[in-house]
Amino acid sequence: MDLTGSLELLWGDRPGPRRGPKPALTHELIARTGIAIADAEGLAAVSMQRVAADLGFTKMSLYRYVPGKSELVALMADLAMGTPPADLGEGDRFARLRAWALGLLPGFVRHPWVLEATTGPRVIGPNELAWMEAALAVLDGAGLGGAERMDVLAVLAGHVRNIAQQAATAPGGDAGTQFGAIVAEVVRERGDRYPAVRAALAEAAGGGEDEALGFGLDLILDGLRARIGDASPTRARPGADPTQS
Amino acid sequence: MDLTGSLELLWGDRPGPRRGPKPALTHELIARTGIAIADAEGLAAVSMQRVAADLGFTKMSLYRYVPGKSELVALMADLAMGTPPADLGEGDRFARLRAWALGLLPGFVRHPWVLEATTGPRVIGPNELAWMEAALAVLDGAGLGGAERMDVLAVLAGHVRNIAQQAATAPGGDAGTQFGAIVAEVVRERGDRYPAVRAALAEAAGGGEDEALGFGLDLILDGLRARIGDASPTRARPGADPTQS
DNA sequence: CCTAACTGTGTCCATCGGAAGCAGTTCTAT
DNA sequence: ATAGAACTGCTTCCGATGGACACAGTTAGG
Repeated sequence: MDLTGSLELLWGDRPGPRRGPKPALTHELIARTGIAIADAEGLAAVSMQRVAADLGFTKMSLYRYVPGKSELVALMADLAMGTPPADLGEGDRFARLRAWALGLLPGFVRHPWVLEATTGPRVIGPNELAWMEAALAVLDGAGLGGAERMDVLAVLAGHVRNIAQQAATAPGGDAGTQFGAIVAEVVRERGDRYPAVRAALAEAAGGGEDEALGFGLDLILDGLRARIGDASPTRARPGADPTQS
Repeated sequence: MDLTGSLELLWGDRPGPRRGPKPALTHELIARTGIAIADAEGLAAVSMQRVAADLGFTKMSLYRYVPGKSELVALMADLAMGTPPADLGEGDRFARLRAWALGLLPGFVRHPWVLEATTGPRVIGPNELAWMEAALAVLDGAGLGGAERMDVLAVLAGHVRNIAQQAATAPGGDAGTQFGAIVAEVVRERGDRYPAVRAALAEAAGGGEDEALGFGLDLILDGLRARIGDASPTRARPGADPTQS
């Protein structure tokens, strides 16, 4: 598991060649081609061959730009994530965190493969780090420790990821591949052994549609409010660590 | 993406052959061999060839038991998850949910590849459904709707997954592949553009070690407590939906 | 018995990620 | 101006992968 390649590719200010033919491709063009394939046919359909073919080049040409496939996928994922919204609204800390989390969803929904691509040890890219920065800025001066601020992020982002994963459908057609639907199908004939699951599904079937995202966010943010209180978002609480900027 | 194979493999009460030679292998033995490989060398090292070789059989023999590799991985994942603890302790609802979530962690830590194996559309297996049942039973009669009960699960389990993913190290040696360490390395030279991240990292470096799991669980459970109150765990609150069993 | 059902295996194939070396092109140093 | 260094895209080649298919041996039920 060598991550230096991804690190240099994602973060390297590349010097730019001074001799030789002009490069016909760019990292971004290659990554966008891969993204288009992954969006349409899933991450498994992304091969060096396929990306190169869609670009009208040979497979080995890509290796002039990208050290390997995993690095290409990392590039795709960071690009697909996009940049965080410049403005999170005028509300208090919790409203802005809510807006941040909600803004995270469309990227995951439009590019479900990002979930697969960002599991396991990996290098964080500029866009992902910008998202992290945006949320940490909201938590600045809230009386939380550094690790705690990171943890709040992780919980929020993790919830959005989960929702996106549940909502990941096979856009080609059968909605039966939804996780909830699969669970329902499994439980339908074996409900006796899983009464609580059956009851929850039966209730959920009649109720509202897609409150999962908001419900979870409210849960987490309510817990946060109980912990840090409704302190003014722009002033640090007394006793906050003065070492933070 | 055909999931019927996984469904039948994970859930099928197979009729059992009545003629022909006795099968020399079992689903469980094959899956356990795959689990051993994945634990030691990662999910990428699990190939049909490799699993068969470790069993002393030919690659194609496995296809007599398993329809394909993805189904084998699904079997491995469900088996590695294990069964939920029979007893979640004597505390109130929140303490038992906490115990449930904490009990989820060791499986993920011992088998980090399960995180990769369980992203994307998939079929839920018996063990995973048993975990779901255990937590839903705790939430029974708490005055939550069916979908809300599922959402609470998703938030809790998602948090544990996140923590496990962050804690996933390369056991071979270099701890530099930890996500936090990678972030720190990236930010070290680019901290000016990410001041909030830098501040959080600087604070976190000096502080305590691994409070992330407990902190997040407290956050979520505090939010839950704020929502449903400290109602008696064994009696439904007035106004609870009577359609639930 | 003898045939249907089932086992494990050997062979074959398309595809994958990637290494190595090639000829052509362009910039820089002389 | 010119030689060589640097760079491009390409061709060729390789081992490994997941899987289709047909085959011979083995067992149990009619």
